[in-house]
Amino acid sequence: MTEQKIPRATAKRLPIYYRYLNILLDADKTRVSSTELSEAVKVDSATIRRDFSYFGALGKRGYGYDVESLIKFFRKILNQDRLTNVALIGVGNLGHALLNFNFHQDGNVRISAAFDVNEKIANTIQSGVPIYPMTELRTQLEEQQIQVAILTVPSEVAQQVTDEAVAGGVKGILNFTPLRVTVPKDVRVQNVDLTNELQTLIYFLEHYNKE
Amino acid sequence: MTEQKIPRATAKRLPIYYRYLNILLDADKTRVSSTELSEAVKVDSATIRRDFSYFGALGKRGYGYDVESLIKFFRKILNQDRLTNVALIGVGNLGHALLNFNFHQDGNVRISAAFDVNEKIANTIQSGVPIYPMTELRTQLEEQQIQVAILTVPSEVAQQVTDEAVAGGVKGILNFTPLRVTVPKDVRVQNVDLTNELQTLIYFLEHYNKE
DNA sequence: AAGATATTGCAAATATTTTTCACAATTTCT
DNA sequence: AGAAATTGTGAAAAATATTTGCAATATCTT
Repeated sequence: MTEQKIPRATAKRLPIYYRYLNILLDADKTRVSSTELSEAVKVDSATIRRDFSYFGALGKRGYGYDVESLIKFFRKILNQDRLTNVALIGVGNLGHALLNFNFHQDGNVRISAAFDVNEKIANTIQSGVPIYPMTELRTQLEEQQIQVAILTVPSEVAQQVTDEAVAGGVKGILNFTPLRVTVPKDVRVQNVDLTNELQTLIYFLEHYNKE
Repeated sequence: MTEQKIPRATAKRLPIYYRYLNILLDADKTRVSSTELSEAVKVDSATIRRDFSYFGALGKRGYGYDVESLIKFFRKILNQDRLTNVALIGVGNLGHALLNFNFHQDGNVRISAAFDVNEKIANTIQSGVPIYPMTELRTQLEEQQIQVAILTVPSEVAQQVTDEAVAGGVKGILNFTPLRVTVPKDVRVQNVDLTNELQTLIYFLEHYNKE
């Protein structure tokens, strides 16, 4: 869709830039230089300029970047200009917390449907989100044209649920399951493995008390 | 502490290997080859051998790896052989879910103390974990000698709380805050920015419908 | 017990990704 | 008009990660 391939590392920084730019806007700053940004977000200024340059010439030489138009630009890039509906699959422990989690700080992401096998909570509304029984996963996803899903089911059923979700048209999965699910290659999976994060952290602590 | 620098990519795969090895053990497999592992965890077999070799010669040529002793080894490496006590700072929405989250699948991580500013929940026990008022953060961390903290406070206070935690002796922080906190360089921070993950995912979806 | 087969360990090569340098081009500021 | 600031970017460098290729060594088969 976009012309160029933006490096992963860059893409991961975009939300960070975006967030800080909004802080600047709130503080009524109208311009900002890469050096200034650099200090705030702790990324080298050359890296910032390089990152921005993937999207074309966003700044003005000798001046810096105009906060407002930069925000406007990133808003579009990051899809902040329209609502993305997201499904939450698995309303257990973590799932429930995510229902309340303020994903839509900037108003662009909304969990619009949730699914669970538990008969007791199916067909209720939790935190303003309707919970459907798992049997309706595919049809609801299709009907509501939801392309992004958050997966917080037990890992035993993760693959099976994923297949179902993909069949329902999902193209992006935020996977909280420790299982590495298999998907067609037009589907993107972002893994968030909390146990793994914690273990990796502890590993690094024990093994390099000096980096 | 350890002799060698293990690549980040390798370290991140260790818990994945470990998990799968346990599955093998449960299935009463006594040996496994890198090729076999490869298929299961979806990592090239050469990469697996490379990864393992950072820790010395763990396998036997012509035979493969002995599941049990490999597990034993990784258990140690990953600190699964002893309990790591972890503090949870901020028992809000997400924090509460993490209290119930089954971090200690393999019995090595335990949230042994939680902290919150909210007077109502301070000095109670939630999900078996004592909640202390935030004012006791530093002293309790010191007293209980906790070195790892999970940070789930509002980002406005993240830096301040971090400073306090570091003063209390914390060496590793799993940071769920969108703020990139500043810490002394002997402290390691692992960021888990859920909003960011989701935004990055959506970004990739919109911009590369084909990878 | 000999030969065939399997499989690791590892040095080196290669590939990929990310960061940084360095400076011309351009703009603003005084 | 000249000084100062700051971007944009080619190219170099650095960092990180993967893959190759094969000798060494073990097990398996007959």
